[in-house]
Amino acid sequence: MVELSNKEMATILRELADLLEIRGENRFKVRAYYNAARRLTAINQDLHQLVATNRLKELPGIGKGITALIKETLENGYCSTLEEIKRELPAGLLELLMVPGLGPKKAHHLFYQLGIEDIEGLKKGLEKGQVRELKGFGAKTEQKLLASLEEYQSYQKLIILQHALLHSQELIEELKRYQGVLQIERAGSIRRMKEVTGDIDLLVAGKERAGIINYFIRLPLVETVTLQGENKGSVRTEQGIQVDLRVVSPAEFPAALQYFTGSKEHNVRLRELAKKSGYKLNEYGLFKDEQRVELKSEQDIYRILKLDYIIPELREDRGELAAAAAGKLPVSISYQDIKGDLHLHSRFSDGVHSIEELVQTARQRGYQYIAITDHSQSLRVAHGMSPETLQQQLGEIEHLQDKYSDIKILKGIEVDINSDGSLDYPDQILEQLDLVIAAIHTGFGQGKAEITERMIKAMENPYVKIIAHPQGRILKKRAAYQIDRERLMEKARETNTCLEINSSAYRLDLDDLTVRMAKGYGVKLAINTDSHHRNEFDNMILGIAVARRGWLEKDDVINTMEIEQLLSFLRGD
DNA sequence: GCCGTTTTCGGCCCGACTGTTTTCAGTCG
Repeated sequence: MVELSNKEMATILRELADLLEIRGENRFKVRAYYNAARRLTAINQDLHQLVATNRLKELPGIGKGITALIKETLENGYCSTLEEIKRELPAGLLELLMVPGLGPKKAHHLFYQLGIEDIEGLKKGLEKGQVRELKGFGAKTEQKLLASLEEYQSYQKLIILQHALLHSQELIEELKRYQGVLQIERAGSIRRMKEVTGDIDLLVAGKERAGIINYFIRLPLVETVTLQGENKGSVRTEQGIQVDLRVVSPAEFPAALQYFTGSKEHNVRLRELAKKSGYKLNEYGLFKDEQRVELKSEQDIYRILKLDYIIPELREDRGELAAAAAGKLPVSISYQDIKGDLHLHSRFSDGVHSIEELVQTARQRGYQYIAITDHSQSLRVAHGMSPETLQQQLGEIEHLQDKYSDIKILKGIEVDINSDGSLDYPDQILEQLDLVIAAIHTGFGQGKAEITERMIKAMENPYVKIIAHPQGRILKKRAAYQIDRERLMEKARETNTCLEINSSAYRLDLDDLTVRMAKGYGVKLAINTDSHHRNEFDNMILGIAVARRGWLEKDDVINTMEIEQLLSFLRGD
């Protein structure tokens, strides 16, 4: 048996689907592979367990054929069906599909007629003018492909959520000034608060659509106009971000907002459900017997389809429709539930502000408590504190606690987990503290087994209460390190250790799916900002978004507790 | 390839936009 994660198996299925489609296979067969891949990434159960217990084919979308294919792949370490088709079709074809405007059918013609088998070949074919000679292609297609190829190569255009929220806010402010704009909302993955997005989708209800589109594409922020239609305008802003604006009538707005918020998978399920209930749902409205059903808001759509309202963060086809039908949706945690921030850095290590400034910022936000958790000695790049400096800091906190009686300042530390799993301070130091957070900052190159053991050893230390940014990823820069998540969760539950949702804009670690997995294990979470500057206190909403996407409720998160309850929890009472 | 309170065969979500086509295929969301 070979260790393959659900995600890796999903990748195999997707590659297989893409190649089959390029070859010209029945598209429903192809879709079956995509569906199976999607199912694998959407579940928290481990693939190997499902296979071992013979429950794999219980998953919807995974039947006899794909079950056999997965089993075979796990046994051999490779998928013979995929390898076979890869002998026939070069692997570089897969990357062609990443080019916007180029799908499997076009890739088919490019390969079978011109022998183009990768990005380089495409570029040459385009430059030599061969591509435009093909049937179904032309000069315009050539230009479009050249442009999108350049875009694809020039940069990976992922936008982190924080950036997307700010940039879309600017655009919304600008658009609101135009008279014809009656209503405006973010749509797409930003509205679902996904951690990264490819573009910004905005939806407007308004009169005189052409005027609105015209106003939009002439905004000062706009650099190039990529599309201008009757109901839609697409631009690239000076920050290089793609923005799509759609304009609909006020009557259409609720259905359009639902539609353009997605996810695509959620919408597919919702339309299936609508169809079964005798309705038709599209971006223009909800229809019964060709008659438009009047909708006042997006909520009406869910209500009419006999579902509890599903917040955008949950719309990922991860079981939310069934839960909504059964009245079992989570009461999602919200920003108002947060009583304090348990991971903050001061000037004692690599933070910008004094502890007092952090205290003041927290009081302004109405927090009941904060924890000062600077770095421990070995993390030199972050000015980790020697035991002596830590003692100084503890004195300072006591002094400030006397000064500010309306907020509890917890004495904390973010202690490094050494590469052997030991901690960077001895227990005699840790026992003096209210809160010990442990984290990995070095040795990312270790293998899965080593990292997992290291983490487990840290959790076995009785003083460790939270593991910070447990997967070590940096968005757009560094992938999560390999860690055995099942063992991590089991150990966290056993030792009553919390896992962190680190709200730092480039971390958002744990991610939404792993958060949900933690909840399934009964593991508690802490949503912290890891602020090094007081502006970063705002990042709490990003962590809340991850929590909501991970189906968390107030009671799953420790920093929703009142101070007395939290203190008793930290003491292990 | 998957699936089933009309089904083991015959469907599989739906519509806009684009470019190329002269009635539509491909891509995208």
